[in-house]
Amino acid sequence: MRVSKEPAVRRQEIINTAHMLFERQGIHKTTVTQIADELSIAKGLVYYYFRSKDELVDAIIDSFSLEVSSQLETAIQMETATDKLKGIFHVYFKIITSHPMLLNIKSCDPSLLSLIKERLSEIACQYALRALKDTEDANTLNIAFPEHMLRVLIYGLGDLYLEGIQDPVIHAAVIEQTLGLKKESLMPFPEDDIL
Amino acid sequence: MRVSKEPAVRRQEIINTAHMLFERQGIHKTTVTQIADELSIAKGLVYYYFRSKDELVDAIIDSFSLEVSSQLETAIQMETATDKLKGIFHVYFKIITSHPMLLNIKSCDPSLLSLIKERLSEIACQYALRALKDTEDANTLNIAFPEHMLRVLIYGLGDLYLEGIQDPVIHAAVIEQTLGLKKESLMPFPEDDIL
Amino acid sequence: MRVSKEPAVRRQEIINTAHMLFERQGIHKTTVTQIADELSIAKGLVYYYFRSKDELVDAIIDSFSLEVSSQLETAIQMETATDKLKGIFHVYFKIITSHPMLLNIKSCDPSLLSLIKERLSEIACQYALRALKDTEDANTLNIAFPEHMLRVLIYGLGDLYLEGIQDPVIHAAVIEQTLGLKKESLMPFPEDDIL
Amino acid sequence: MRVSKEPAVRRQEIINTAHMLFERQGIHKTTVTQIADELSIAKGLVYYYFRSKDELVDAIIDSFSLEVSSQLETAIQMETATDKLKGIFHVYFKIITSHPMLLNIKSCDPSLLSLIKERLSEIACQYALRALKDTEDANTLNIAFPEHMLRVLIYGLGDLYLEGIQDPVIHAAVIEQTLGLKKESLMPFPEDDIL
DNA sequence: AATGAATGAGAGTTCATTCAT
DNA sequence: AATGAATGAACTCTCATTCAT
Repeated sequence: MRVSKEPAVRRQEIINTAHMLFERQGIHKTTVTQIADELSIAKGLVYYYFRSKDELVDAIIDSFSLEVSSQLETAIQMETATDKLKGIFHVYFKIITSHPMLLNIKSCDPSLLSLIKERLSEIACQYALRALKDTEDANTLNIAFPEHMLRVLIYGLGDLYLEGIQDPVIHAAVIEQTLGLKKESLMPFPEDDIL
Repeated sequence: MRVSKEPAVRRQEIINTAHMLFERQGIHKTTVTQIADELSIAKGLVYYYFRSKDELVDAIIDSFSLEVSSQLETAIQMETATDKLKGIFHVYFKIITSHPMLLNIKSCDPSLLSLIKERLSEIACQYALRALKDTEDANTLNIAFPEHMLRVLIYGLGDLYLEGIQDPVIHAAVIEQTLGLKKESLMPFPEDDIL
Repeated sequence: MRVSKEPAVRRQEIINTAHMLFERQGIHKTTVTQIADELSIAKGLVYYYFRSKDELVDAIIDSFSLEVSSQLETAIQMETATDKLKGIFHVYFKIITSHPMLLNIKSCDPSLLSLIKERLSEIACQYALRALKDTEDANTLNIAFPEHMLRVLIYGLGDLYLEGIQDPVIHAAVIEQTLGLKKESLMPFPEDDIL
Repeated sequence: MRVSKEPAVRRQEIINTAHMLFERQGIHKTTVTQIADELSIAKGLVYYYFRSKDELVDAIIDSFSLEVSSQLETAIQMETATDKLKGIFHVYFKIITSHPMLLNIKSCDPSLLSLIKERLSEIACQYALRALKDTEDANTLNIAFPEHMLRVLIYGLGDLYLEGIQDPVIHAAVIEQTLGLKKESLMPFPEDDIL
């Protein structure tokens, strides 16, 4: 049967379904036919909305980035730098958790996940940087190259998390030590709330 | 013309050439035909040595791991923990540098590079851990979760390097701060020698 | 140029063409490319309709079986058992005749032909058995193991025919003797009409 | 290690092993490499003895035919035609039984088996024909086209046997009826001895 | 008589993409 | 906006065969 939908809705449907399949099976092993079948639409319709499979990948990453940014925008609306940081890491880990395939990176074509992790980390870095700069209490940080430390921290912590080390106490201690914060200044760490 | 070689030699030739092409173009976009052409051998010979393209990828990673391990084994033959760490990071960055495609990760299929970076980091972690444990002066470290900090540091520093931040002074400072070493205890940082 | 057809039509076209080529050259020596070229379609279209070459072989045999069954169904609509038998052998030989490659079994990969001959004989046996059982005058048969005799007869006569012995008089005599029918009860034998 | 053997011995070894593998897996699915491996010889040696795989197939069939002929030659050294026939069928079924793959004809590439069955039947026919002609009591046969009946019988009985109908009583009855022998003139049927 | 590394043509199969409807 | 039959280029992989040793 032939079902018509709002273009924007259809487009997003395709993005979401493709995203799911790409994470589950890898981009390369997911065919356009599979995406269309999963949605019960004709293959040609995918090409009506996206010029190519590559363009669909781009659209997925863009859509994902937008979502991440919007969540971080909210998280950063706190007073102090430490609270902002708390919020950013909260979102960061929440997103990793909600894309469980990021934890299975070895078992499938890692390309989309690499791209996504990188984009996610990049955005988180930007927001964390803003957190440090825009805040009056930023000077509480006693550290040589704060921007670079942030990068090391965010990338490294993401990988640590993906390795299965997901204890908030450890995360908090690592962040405090790395950024030269006072001990337990990040406690209680926000992950406590959700796990 | 038909050129016969020692199996071990031919095998390694194929591994090296495939490694190079995979890094340059991505695994998926590199065809077995290209590998054979580059070596001026028949396509079938690749399959004489490796049951499938996937098995070739595995062999590359194994070969790479072996090489990394052997270099780190040497690097770790120092007296103090800090010297061992210096040596490890020296090797770590040297390898990243000698695989320049790791710096271009976005522009091609990142899967092999992901796998390689992960393997490299994993091995570096193990050696760094040994460095901390096997040494008398290990107690100079004033740090909460040294193993986890090491992971964060190695993964994070690798990514920082890949982002283009390659100043040894920054690296040293980040390591000192992260591992709670005394300031400038890592100076002069070994990269000075090679870059 | 691109020509679209009803799926059922296209499917049958492929079956028929493949059947012809397989008989002519053997399955193994017939390539999917040849089949596609013969039909002036793209190779991929064959795989759109059949998951694999093997599945195409299966489809051919199924299609062939259906055709045979339908012809025999008609042939069996006679009054007496002998008339039914006449009809069955008529169809049996007619089909062998219309697949001349069955006569060339030695010169090509015999696998498809074996499969087809076996299927044909199997179906003919079933119908012949029904002919013997469903008819009032079946008791005119004076024979020890009628079912097994039928099998021997059908298989054996098929091979005799394939060896080039195609004289209806001989066929009739053999059948009469084998099934214990009265001499010349099968005369005139139906092949007279067509050959 | 390198083992030298008498050419004739090596040749026959290759024939036997190839025959076994071809029956087990089909000609097409058996590679020359497999044959060499099974014999622990180099692939090239097969081509030292046989110009091609096809020529190897021919050699197998020739070797098989020779073996069959020699056995039938012995079987035919009886006095009466019925005894000769008994002997021939005894050998015929014994050979089918000793090539169990003939019973599995559906599950593998049937081409070699087809060729072998055909050759076997052909030879058996020739000997049976000689049995009928060379014997004084041949006139005990009351039958229209004895040569053709023999063909039908041998081909048909072979297939019946392959269908799993292997009861000697049935075989004897079928032969008696078909050739117009007196009832139970073939009893006890020789298969009794071996089964 | 024997080896086995090397060849190379070509097979089956996949799939992103197109386009007439 | 939607369909799905059709395309065609490219891919991985196979294997009979060769030949220098």
